[in-house]
Amino acid sequence: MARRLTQQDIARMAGVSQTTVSLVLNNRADSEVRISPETRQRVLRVIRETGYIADPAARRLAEGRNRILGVFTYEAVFPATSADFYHPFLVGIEECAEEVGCDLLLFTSARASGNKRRIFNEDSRVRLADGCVLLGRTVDRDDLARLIADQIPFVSVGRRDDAGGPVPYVGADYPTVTRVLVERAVRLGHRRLVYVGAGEGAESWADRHSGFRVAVADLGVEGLQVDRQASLDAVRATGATVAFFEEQADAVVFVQAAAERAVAIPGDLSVVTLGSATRPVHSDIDFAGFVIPRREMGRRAVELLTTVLETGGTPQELLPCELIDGSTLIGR
Amino acid sequence: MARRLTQQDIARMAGVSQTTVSLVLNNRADSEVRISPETRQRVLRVIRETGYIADPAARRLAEGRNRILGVFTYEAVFPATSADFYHPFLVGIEECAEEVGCDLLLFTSARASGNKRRIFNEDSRVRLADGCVLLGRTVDRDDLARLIADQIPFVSVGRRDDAGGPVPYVGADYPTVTRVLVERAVRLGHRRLVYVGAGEGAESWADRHSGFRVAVADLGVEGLQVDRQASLDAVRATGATVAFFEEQADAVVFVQAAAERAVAIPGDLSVVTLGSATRPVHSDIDFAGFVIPRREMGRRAVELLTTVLETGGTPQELLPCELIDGSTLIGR
DNA sequence: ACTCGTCGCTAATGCGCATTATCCGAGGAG
DNA sequence: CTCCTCGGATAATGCGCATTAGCGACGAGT
Repeated sequence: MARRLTQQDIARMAGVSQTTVSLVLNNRADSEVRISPETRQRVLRVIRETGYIADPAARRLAEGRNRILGVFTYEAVFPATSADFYHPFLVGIEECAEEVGCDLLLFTSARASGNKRRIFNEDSRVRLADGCVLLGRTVDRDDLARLIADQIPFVSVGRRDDAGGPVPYVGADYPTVTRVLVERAVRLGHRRLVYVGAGEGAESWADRHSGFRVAVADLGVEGLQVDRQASLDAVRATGATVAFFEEQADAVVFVQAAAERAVAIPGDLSVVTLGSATRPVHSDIDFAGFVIPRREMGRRAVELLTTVLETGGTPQELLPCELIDGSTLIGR
Repeated sequence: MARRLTQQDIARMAGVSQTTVSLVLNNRADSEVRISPETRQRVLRVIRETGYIADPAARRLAEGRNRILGVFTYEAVFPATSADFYHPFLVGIEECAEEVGCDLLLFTSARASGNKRRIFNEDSRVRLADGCVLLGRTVDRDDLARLIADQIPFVSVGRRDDAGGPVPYVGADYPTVTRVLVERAVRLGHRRLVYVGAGEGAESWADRHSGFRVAVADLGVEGLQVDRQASLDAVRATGATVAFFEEQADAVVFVQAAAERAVAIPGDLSVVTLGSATRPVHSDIDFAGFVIPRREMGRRAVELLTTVLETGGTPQELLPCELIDGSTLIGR
């Protein structure tokens, strides 16, 4: 490959020093450094004519900044399935990155060095970015701890528990919205509710579950829990009149089973889903539940990351979820 | 931010020189350079214990390679609309990038410096990548010429005409598949065919059109052309018994209009679409036509890019499109 | 005993840029 | 006539790494 233009070349052409070119390029009008208008124009002209562009790598090395934001996902960014849970996050991330004038570095190579994606493989390019955004249902604790320990600026999309220190994140406010849904169910006359799902593991699950439990306790109604694999019978056996599904995908399966067994939804049992489908599911059921503000979360993550880069800090934010009335929750 | 670990630090800890660390890291077992097994192990141990990772920017500067592939799109990469034309390309690109162990740099900042995306803005990060993949219906000629002139390794997804030199690309073989569809129509008894679309502008359009014209000429049947805005009446006025639509979206609108006017498709007029919908269109019509191997094109583009990086050259490839029989093309 | 080659390692250099310290000449003050 | 200031530019340095030339020690060959 032909050698590219350097500031040295520009300097030679303009009859000045490399320093001067750098100063002109960076627009330094500081008190300390002075460049006469004529010289400045001369240098600018050469730059324009040659179309010189500074080498980003060298720049990064000398200056320490890049205007590149890394994006790490624990699953493939562009999944083969079209109905994609992560897609909206990325839309938001890209939108905001474009606005703040940053490029996005996707760590696609991460998985190559093993079967599981890890941020820090032997020649990780994380440090090429000024900071990064983490995306994924679950995030490796060690990776998280390492990011914190190494003081690499980052923001997680989705709340994360401490990992050797507080984790900066922008999450969805599951506790609040779940509580609101519980309140709604109680207002509709339900007194015995069941939560279908693990309720632990990922923070997002724990948050839904805690929102459910606290609300149920506060309202003095009965709150039960069954596994996400629970059968139709198992759920009905609880005697609950409304089921809160952690995973929309499970609700879809459940409703199908109910239809086959002539159990009316919501006639015999109301159903609430706690968030969007994480796995592609085809269903046109109008579930009562809420929408995770995924795009907004992506945008906000980038916004927060830029503030972290500028002023530091450990922002932690929960974004409100929009309620969906739906048709699967009725009074009794 | 705390200073990061450097090879110098590792060297100090291991009681060797920075050079030695670098040599160990790069596994140089060359004839020229020798490191004793003990020293090597000692250095490796320190690296392991500290979790040292080489600075990619410095590496790039010194060595000139990065294992980063740039991706430039003239439209937003992650569009807000879910049914996305570009998505499959990206799936392929990501898949292959992961396989070859490269990260992907998305030039999202490109649009920020103006209303239109251009590769070379004042502080472009193109050169941070080893090479790039170009994606977009149309690609700016000047950008293309510049890439060639600057000898920046790249591969275009989609055939491109020369731009101050041959352009490396992986495209879809529109001429061949269009010809096959014309042959099929003729075999079914059609003798008067009409091409609906511009037939020029983007290379992909020109290729479809040329395939159509050549086939029609070779087979000795009548080939007409009307604008893509052509009304139902205009198309019918040509007397053609089958219409080839450049854009599937136009075909959808056309068929709707036909339905309203009681024109039977394909009873009164057969319809062929030349490729997938580039704009999101909701339609469950089973058009006769073909599938653009988008994912495959993405994959192949990355593959070709890596060979360009290693051995140079200007690969140009057309991938076959898969035929769709569909139900809109019948004999007469 | 002296040269020579081999082994194991290091000093030095450069990549392209940003930044700091420095230098030079022209006035102006004393 | 000297000293000082100040505008205008440059030499020098460092960022973290890869690479090349070369250095000291030690053993073999004659």
